[in-house]
Amino acid sequence: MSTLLTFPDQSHPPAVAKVPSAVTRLTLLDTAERLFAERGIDGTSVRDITKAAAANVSAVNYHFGGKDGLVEAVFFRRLAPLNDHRLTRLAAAVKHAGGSPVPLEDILDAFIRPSVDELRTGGYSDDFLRLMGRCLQEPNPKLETFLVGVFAEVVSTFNPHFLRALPGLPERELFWRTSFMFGTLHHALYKWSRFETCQFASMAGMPHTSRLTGEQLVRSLIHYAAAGMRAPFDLGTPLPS
Amino acid sequence: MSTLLTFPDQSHPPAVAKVPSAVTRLTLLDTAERLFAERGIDGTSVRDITKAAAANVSAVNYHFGGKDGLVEAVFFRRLAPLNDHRLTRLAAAVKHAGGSPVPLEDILDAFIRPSVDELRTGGYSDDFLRLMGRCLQEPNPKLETFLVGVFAEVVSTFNPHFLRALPGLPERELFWRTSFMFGTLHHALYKWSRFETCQFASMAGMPHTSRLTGEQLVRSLIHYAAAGMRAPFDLGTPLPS
DNA sequence: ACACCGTTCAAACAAACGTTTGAAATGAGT
DNA sequence: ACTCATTTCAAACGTTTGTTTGAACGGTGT
Repeated sequence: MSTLLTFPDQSHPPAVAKVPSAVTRLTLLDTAERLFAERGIDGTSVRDITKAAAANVSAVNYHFGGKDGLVEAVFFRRLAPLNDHRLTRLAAAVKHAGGSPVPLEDILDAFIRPSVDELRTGGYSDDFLRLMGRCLQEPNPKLETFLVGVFAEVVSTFNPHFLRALPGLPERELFWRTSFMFGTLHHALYKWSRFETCQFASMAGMPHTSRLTGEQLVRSLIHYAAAGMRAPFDLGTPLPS
Repeated sequence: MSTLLTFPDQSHPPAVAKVPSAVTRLTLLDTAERLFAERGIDGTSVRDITKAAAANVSAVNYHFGGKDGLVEAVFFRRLAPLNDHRLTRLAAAVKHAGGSPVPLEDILDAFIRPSVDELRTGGYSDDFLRLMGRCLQEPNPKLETFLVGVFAEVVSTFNPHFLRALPGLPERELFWRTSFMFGTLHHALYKWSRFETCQFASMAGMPHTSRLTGEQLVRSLIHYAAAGMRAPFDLGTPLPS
């Protein structure tokens, strides 16, 4: 019953931060990330985590204040730098454009590439990719509001540039197309990470030749999303057929 | 440990099917669908379901053989007719095309429209839309293989027509673009159903003017997906920027 | 040698989990 | 009236859940 409504404490052990024993904390974060990705959050018990991490059961409560705190910490550890990368890359693209509207492909690149590329080069495991693919539809309402807060700045920063790059697109339509793009990205990440780790049991008739490198996935996603976002939006007229 | 590997028994109570008492079964399916959509599968206990359905705890085990059986029944009840609608519409489009390749928009219409439109006109609730948005990434491996089986026929039937409508597209690329389309559709359904039921707590800066009718959503999705699937696929060359 | 603080640990907590049981209730067939 | 199969029910089964407890451990500063 501590103040779980605040942002995740990087310093849950009292104010005076101590350097040495970050090891248990880190191990818990890593194994929790992996198990959450494999079995889902509700499908993973703190005992599963602490056993796999060779830690004591109460370690989760000590370091994170409870399971909820651990969950938020798992997401925050990855999403914070990920969103930073996105904003940095967007800022670079804005500078490169020099006053004129940033090309749509560049905006999408700034948004999509960090998910696939920098998460890996940053030494991150594939586990979080699978976890992120699921984070958009998490039923836990506390976690949802937390995630909304984490994504808020990115959304509000990217949206104006999308609007400039897609002149004439109504704001309502933009909202849905960014949602489409989000769905495309996260589901693709999920599929791709499962593909990469060869963990797929029966991948619904997918040829083994479908394997893509991270760079290929990024480009394929950008092309797909760019074309989709530029599509006509004649919502009133009947379909061609 | 009964034979849960078989397809979901429509006749779990011994072979001689009985008509009258479908009421408890149906109520359980309905409330399970709703609660699964709201709290997730692992986040919903059989006690939650039976209490909300005003049934006894053991009713789930009696009618469905256990929680797993109930989960499969919930999905199968909706997905079976949904996929039937898809195949029927595709067949109609094939007939209408008369030998020549079915236009991409028509294929997508056959695939997407039933999700939004016929599920509603069929008297279905919004609950399953939210549930379906999550079903692609369910961690439960038993459920996953079950869902793969349910979708198998649809995938193998649609794929050749996608290939004909997109001449020159490598099969590997088609696999990923259909995955993108799946992700787009299911995430959009999730968002849209949450939007419709006004249950969104804080929808991440979405203007209230973003509300769409089912028909508008279908068209928006078709336009987006069609443009995306037709996008160039120069996976070897550097991006323009 | 002492005290101190951060950390770990085994043990236990009440609550909730899916499932099982055996006895009642129900209604149609003869 | 009786039988029989189907369905409901309250109660209990043994596990597992997240969390708490209080003692022990291991360094560091004095």
